[in-house]
Amino acid sequence: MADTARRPEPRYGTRPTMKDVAARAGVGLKTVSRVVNAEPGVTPDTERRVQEAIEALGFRRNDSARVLRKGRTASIGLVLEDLADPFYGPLNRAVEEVARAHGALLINGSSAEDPDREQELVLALCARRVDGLIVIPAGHDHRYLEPEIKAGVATVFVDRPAGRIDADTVLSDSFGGARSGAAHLIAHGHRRIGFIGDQPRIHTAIERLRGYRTAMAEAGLEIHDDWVSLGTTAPERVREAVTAMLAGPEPVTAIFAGNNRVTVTAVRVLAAHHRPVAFVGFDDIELADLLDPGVTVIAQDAATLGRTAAERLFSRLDGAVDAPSRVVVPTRLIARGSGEIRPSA
Amino acid sequence: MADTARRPEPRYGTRPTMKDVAARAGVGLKTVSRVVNAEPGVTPDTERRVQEAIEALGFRRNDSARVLRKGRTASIGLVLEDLADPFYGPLNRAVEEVARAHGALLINGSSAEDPDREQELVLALCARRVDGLIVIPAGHDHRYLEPEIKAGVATVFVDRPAGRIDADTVLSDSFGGARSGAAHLIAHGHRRIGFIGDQPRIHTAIERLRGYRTAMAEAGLEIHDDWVSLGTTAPERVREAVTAMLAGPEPVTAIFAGNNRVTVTAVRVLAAHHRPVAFVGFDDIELADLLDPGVTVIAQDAATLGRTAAERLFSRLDGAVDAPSRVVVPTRLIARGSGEIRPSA
DNA sequence: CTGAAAGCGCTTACAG
DNA sequence: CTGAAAGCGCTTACAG
Repeated sequence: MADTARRPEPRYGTRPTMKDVAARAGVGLKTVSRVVNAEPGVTPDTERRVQEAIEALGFRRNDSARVLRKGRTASIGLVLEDLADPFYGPLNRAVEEVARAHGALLINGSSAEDPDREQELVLALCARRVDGLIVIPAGHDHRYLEPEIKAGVATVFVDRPAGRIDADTVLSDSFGGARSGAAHLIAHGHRRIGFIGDQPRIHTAIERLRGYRTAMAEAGLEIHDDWVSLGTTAPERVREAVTAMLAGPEPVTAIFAGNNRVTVTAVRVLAAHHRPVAFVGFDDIELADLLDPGVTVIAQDAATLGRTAAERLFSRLDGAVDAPSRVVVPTRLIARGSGEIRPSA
Repeated sequence: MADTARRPEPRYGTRPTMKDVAARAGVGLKTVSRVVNAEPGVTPDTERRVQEAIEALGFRRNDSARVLRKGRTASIGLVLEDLADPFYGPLNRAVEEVARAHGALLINGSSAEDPDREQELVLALCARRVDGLIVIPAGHDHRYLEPEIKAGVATVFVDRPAGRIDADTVLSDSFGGARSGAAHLIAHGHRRIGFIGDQPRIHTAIERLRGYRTAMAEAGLEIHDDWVSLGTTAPERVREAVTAMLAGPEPVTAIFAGNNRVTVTAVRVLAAHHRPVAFVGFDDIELADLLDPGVTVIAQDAATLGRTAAERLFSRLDGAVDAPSRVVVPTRLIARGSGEIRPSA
């Protein structure tokens, strides 16, 4: 606040620098740098004097300045859809652990499923010169990232592919998982199966729909237009979709949900329905085994998704120059009861 | 890689700087700075030339350098227990939104409930010169933060209080919540009520235990030693604790769980138990309403916790100099069935 | 073993 | 309206 001091005594709110430490210890700046970085070539006696000055002044190296000089910031950015979504928790944590093992900090942000916000966040991270970027994309055109990637920002896309650029990608097997989920319902006698998914601009929504369609086609089953509903995962929207599919003279006898948000609402509606309806959901959810019936799901391994992406990122930062890769992490069907209900009619 | 170029042409992996832009546009450095920062006092014509150079070179300002000169980094750190724990998701997101509104980025990290890791992370964030810090402490002695706070790092503790220093704090009403939860069970006829909580070194665990003890005392009820079990939230530990309380000639007829991790396991054990046992858990959990019986809980408002802490942090950064405050966010009892079961004996 | 000088990429404080 | 110089707090590359 008071900006009068010239720098003799460190004031409140001002931190001591290596220069201050050097002055107090009566040594050169470079010697302080050597001690702080544990570099060799300092007399034990000199080192002690510097250490004392460091402690007396409460010096802590300014890593921002260090980083400016060294070129690398030892930080990576992770842009996901929503920090509050439990699906991303384990992914986030897995990325953090890998970053930590590499001595890097993690800057986090939510795109809120908004392509503009995604871009704004990503570019802010680039301006901070993060060494690398892990992105769960909201948008479909990532050409805005090309100059950054060219400039050396390692980038890995997770959960959904990049749009219009070639980049390392780690995905869950959305297609295969949805196909096996729908096939599971078909195997239990269902012919009229509904699909409720996320918005059609989201890659995983489309892939899962494709898996469902494929399973139906393989069983020689037609899909009625009313059986497919894509849109936001807002509870009201999902509630209406489920209700509509269960109404009318030829209601569906089974429902496949495209993700965890949809599952939560769908299960809620089905619990209140007067007739049992078979159900399989994409993504495992907590306590799914305790519901009655237990919820059969296609489980993704979010932690593996995150770990794989982060490891790929750091291998790039360590110099890997091979072509962009695409890793697909398998999903797993967990039968718990709801998916094994047979059609009542 | 090839380090031969002198800087005429930007090479791969090297970013253009304002100096490069200035050279290309044929203007001074400061003029580029003016254009980039939209400062007044630049001819439209000059501005256009600079903009063209910026685009041709793919220039993006290095905010790390900017920040070094300006003093503030426009970033804050959030240290919590585990990024994967769904309880912290909404808190994390709330902090992010406030930070975003203030133009700051969020650096995230997990302490993994390890005081050393907490300190290591916090000090790494200080070395990066984050403007402020929001900490869910794992340790009990935060005097290591004193020099940092004195140097100007705004710090707010959430969910648990700081140890041995005076700082802004935002807490849930653990004591009051637990007291009302236990009182709820007592009001439904229970006399033998078990408490299963987190490790005793965690503040909220102790406060909730205190709430339970107070409710029991207020009802004139004794607490048998076997009715209280504190420890890790690992499923095996909790499972054993629940099982032990339900065994013997005088089993408990109700259980109060100290947090969401305990609740998840306890509910699982109770579902398999041969006799109904009343249950109330601290923290709401997803789908709690769909279980049979629905799970009665003391719900915390994690988003409010995060938002309040972040707002306090930024008010400090905006210059608030009043004494450290302590905000307590109320909890809410949500009755869903499990807490309203009456003792069978 | 030690340190003065230059530089990382910006902004600040001035001078024209 | 425009720009040269100094400086943010470090590290690098040298020289002694």
